[in-house]
Amino acid sequence: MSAPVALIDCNNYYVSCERAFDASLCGVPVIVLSNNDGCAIARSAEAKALGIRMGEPVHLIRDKIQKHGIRVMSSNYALYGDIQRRVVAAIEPFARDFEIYSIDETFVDFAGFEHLDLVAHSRAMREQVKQWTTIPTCVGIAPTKTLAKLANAAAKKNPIFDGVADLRSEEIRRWVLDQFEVGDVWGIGRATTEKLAALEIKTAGQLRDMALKHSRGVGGVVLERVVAELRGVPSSVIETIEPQRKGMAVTWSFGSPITDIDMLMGAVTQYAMRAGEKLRQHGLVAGRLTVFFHTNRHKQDRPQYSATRTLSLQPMTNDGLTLLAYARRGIESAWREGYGITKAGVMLEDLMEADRRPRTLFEEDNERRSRLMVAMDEVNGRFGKFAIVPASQGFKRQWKARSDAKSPNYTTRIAEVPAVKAR
DNA sequence: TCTGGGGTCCTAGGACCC
DNA sequence: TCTGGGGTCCTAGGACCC
Repeated sequence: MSAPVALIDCNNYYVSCERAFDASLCGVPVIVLSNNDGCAIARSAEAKALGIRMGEPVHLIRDKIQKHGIRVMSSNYALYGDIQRRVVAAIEPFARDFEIYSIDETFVDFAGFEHLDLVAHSRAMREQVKQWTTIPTCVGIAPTKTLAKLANAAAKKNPIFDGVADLRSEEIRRWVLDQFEVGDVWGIGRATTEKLAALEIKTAGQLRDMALKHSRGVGGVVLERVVAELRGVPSSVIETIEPQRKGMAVTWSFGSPITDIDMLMGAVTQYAMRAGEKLRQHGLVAGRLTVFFHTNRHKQDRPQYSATRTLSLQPMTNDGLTLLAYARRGIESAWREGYGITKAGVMLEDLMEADRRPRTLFEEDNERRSRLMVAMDEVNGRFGKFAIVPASQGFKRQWKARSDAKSPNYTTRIAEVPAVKAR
């Protein structure tokens, strides 16, 4: 038997974060919206019970929101990111190694802890997170990461587990796998679900029993690995070192379509500058920049246009104004009159640590420019995102994201820290 | 179906080389 | 002009995830 792995996953994470600082949100239905206040991406148990689905567009459920008094929050990523740090700090003492898998999930390596009662150990870990952060969690324990994901889902779904499901026993595993559909398995999306359905494979248990060779033919190495993991044979490991990121993107949708190139340039200016800021925050430079924009694909009765331009950055850079110049060039070459653009973005690839970047022969000394960038970052950090912007960004910002109901930055801005009044 | 932004990994196919 | 096999690298697109 391979070493046990646990997945600790926060319940309704964004909603739980909002509740940590606003008690009026407790016990009532709450949803948190995506960027631009577009659709519901987190739901409290009460909201789920009212039938609100993951990703549901908010404009389709206005009636329901009114009728049931559902509380609606814009997303506040500064808050969720800061609380994540505290959650991880609470988990840390419970294992030697762990992998932060997403903003609300951490894989914990229990190798060397097998002599303990791991269920009790996991309960203590949950308790610690709850006490330090108020965030409720569930834990799944199993021999592989894929099974730990399912164990966690079982712990969330079935009260019998009381928040911690241990799938190390063959018997319980069999029982749980038969209860989940194939599409619930980590790594099985819509396309693969359909392929498998055609083969009469509908439950996680049936997928586990699929011949390995057959699975490879149907879904490549990815599916083969999933099947192996469902059998308890690890084909992935806990990644304890944060991998070097390969790309980053700043993209956005426009509420009303853009038909004017200057408006698009204004938006793209903002994205290019933001992309540069992200690069500098991570101490990286980029070797390639892609700009894209396209019309609304959901409205096929309107004229469609989609454009992408990829430019190679030489020398590699993280200078916002340079990125902007490339992005503008890309837009200019791709622009066509007569279309309503609803989405655009800037993507950076070929990332490398800034101090390891290759120098070019005739590279100018751009120390002044990098000092300018540092200064801009500082000013914008202190006085707000748009304190200093290139003139091409314009002043109207009609493409500005909607965020009508954002909670304060309780933990990351000194002016917004909640005050406790003595009586 | 309505619809969000930001990521990763895998595969197929073309260009190019020996 | 017709004829081979085998390898690498790059890119675009699909699939999936949170």
